[in-house]
Amino acid sequence: MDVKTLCLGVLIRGEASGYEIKKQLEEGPLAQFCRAGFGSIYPALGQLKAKGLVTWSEHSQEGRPDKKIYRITDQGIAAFRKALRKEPSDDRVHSESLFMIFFQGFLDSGRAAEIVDAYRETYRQIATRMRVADLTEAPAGHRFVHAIGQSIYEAIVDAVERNRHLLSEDVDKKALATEK
Amino acid sequence: MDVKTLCLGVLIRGEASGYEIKKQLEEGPLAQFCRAGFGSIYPALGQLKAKGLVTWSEHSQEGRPDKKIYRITDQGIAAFRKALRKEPSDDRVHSESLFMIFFQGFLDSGRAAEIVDAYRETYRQIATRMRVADLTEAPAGHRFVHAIGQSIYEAIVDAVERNRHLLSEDVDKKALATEK
DNA sequence: GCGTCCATGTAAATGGTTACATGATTAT
DNA sequence: ATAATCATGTAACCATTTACATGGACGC
Repeated sequence: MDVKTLCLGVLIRGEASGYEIKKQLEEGPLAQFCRAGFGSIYPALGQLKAKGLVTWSEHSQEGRPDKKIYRITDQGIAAFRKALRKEPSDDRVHSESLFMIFFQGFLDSGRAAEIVDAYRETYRQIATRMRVADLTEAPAGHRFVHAIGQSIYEAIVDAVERNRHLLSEDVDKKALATEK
Repeated sequence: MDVKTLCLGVLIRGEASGYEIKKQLEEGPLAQFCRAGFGSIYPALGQLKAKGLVTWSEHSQEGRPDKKIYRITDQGIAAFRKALRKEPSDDRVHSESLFMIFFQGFLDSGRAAEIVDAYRETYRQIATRMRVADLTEAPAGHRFVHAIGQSIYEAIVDAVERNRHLLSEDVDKKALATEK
């Protein structure tokens, strides 16, 4: 999904400024699969304007640049629906942590364990946050995606715990050697 | 991870041609987190050559371009180790399927169910392939990453099955209406 | 004083995808 | 016949990241 479609996806749920779009992509329910910086959002919004897929209104503020509230147009909704009609591409997972652990033999001693502990902690936090989210009002699509996400994150935490011993064998050996 | 580091990661496990590097990234144990086309691999290899991180030997073949077998140098190994010493960036998951399902309300009727079934099937196949893989000879890092991957894919298949009903409510309603 | 939140935007640099160019062999 | 496999590489294009530019308010 390019940033233009991402923006339409946010705006179809309600009007927002560029700044707010970024926040929603970071904190909202889409946060898990999307990311975009200002350097891609603002130009994307510019292109959407040019194509008539969004309109905007300026709200002047004191001591700050004018806030531009964007709103999706009927054409924008049509374009978004069209984008949704494509075949979805294959999922892509980029995990530098797992890449590094894969090459554990080339890592400094103990580094794999460090990476893995941070990894587990990251997902433990995300899973905890998701567990307390209230989705009673949310549409089916939101609840489905949330459920899949939560299952994945819990599976990661669980799997890391179950397999961590694979990476600490040399540490254990050292510990044993010290005991003697 | 940029493609240069990916190439070094493949070559550190054994010499290979550009073509073979791509195959290993697609089929090998790294396939889950990496992807690279020829358009990025060949230039990357060129840069690695220029920096002295790999050497190569040409093997002439009949009816085909000469095959260039690349081998990592000591400098290359050092550079790879250095790349592994960085802090790993956050994982990034790009899932157009889940993005689309999130916006189920804007999808054509029945389309969400189609996407979800294909999604489940994709991961069911990957999970099956992983379950039969033989890793008895593999180093700890490989086994760890494999185990995490397998857990994730199984969790997805499972979670899709448990939550599919969320998306077929309107279908059920239609079925009920037809029965009457 | 320092960091963070608010708020917009541009420009350069990076990096990757896609399409093209070439062409023999083998399997369906 | 047609597609896939093997094999390399370039060039145009596209998108995104990063850094820069500006600046007030507010909490620590």
